[in-house]
Amino acid sequence: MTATDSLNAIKGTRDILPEEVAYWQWIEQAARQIFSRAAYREIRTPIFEQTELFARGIGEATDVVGKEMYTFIDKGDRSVTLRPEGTAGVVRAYIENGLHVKGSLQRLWYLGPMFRYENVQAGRQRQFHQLGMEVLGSADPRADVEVIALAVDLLNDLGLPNLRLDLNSVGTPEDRLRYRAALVDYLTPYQAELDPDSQNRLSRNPMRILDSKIAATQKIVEAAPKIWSYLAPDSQQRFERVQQQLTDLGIAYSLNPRLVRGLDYYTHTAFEIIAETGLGAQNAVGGGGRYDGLVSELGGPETAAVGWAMGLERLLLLLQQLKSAPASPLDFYIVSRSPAAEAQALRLAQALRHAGFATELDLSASAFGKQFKRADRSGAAGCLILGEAEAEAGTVQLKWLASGEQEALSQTDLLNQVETLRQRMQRSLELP
RNA sequence: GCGAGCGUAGCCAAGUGGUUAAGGCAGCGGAUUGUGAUUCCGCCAUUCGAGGGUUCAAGUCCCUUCGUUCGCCCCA
Repeated sequence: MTATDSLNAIKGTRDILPEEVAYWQWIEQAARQIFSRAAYREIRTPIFEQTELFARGIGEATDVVGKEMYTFIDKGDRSVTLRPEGTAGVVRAYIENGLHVKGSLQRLWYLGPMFRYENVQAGRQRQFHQLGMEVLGSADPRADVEVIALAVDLLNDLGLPNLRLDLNSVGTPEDRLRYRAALVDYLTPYQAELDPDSQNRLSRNPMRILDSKIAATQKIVEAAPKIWSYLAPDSQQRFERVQQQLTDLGIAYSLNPRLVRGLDYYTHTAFEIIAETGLGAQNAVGGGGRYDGLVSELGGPETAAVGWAMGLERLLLLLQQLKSAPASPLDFYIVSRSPAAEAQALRLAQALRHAGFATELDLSASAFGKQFKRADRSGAAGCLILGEAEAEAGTVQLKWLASGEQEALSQTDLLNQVETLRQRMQRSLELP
């Protein structure tokens, strides 16, 4: 394909072709079922919002806001941004629609495209999709455990192996302030040995140094003080309760003191779900945590909240390595020849579809031999043949493709014997 | 934003400076004018992402550019 004379999808975006959509629907269906069973309701918020929402919600100093937002000025001279994540929009909707008044607790989930202006690599695009959930209005550690359990339920339901749940607590803002000071004290003597990025972060966001992938930096960080020693007794206690309750539910996790989330709004519980194999360098399938300060930060009442998001494309990558998508089964394939037969075939297709049969009509008007070849490849259980003779007699030939058996019956009989047909269809499918 | 690899048909590709660009899959037509497999035959790239340069000669070497892949940063 030449770049100059054809129109291509924008860098970092891609088409999801029909074969792949089967996987998407699989995930969506599983999510819908599991979430609604836990009394979560779906929410759909706009794909773009005021830039200010993300800048304030996610944090000006984060990479997402600092360099990855798709921001533009619209014709009304407003700065708008394609949402880079889902939580800020959900929280805005929660405040704006007074959901805190309507019920003391909101359990919500969402699914949709997100946008970040980043360079593309395996498992990372500019338009990608996230599935997420939020519990707004509960500070109970059981809410943390519930959302984690639902994430695990979904992944188990999909049958994904080799996933690891990493858990940490980032405490309250006050806890973090104390820890941050201790961390800077520890790291400052090593400043010269840190990689340039980490040197930079030492003053701006020292906790982010903890999850650096640079080997030399990691070595220094290994002996760094852990946040756990700086958690206030309350924070410590709720961290322990989350762990205890996860264990009660039989959910395995690894404590990871170096787990730091990239968005500013997290407090207390932070977790990530990592694929140990099957993804490239971007191996986080999902992540989330508690964000007790966000609702008030965005102008709502003090509201405790917890949630997570998963990357659908990353889930897809794993799923496709494991299983092939289920093909949608076809009941009948109709071949026809001659104008009268073609007209009857069209009506017959319509009638069969209304009777609940998945029916494909051959539109080619090519030789019967060619049409049969396509019937065979369609995977249909039965082939209905309408030629000149059948059209004249008002009959149709029904051929069961697996066995090769063929019989003639009148078109009205065919439509009157729907139940019998269904049973025979069943038997025909069991044949091979 | 930075680094590296790769761009030959719808897809997978051979080709490593020498006349007309292998092969396979898919597709289309025919052998088979109303019956699916297999087989056989034919068709399917005036051109190698684009532009420029070197050379008697460029898919092949050089430059630019675009795309793509993987990675860094960071995240889903």
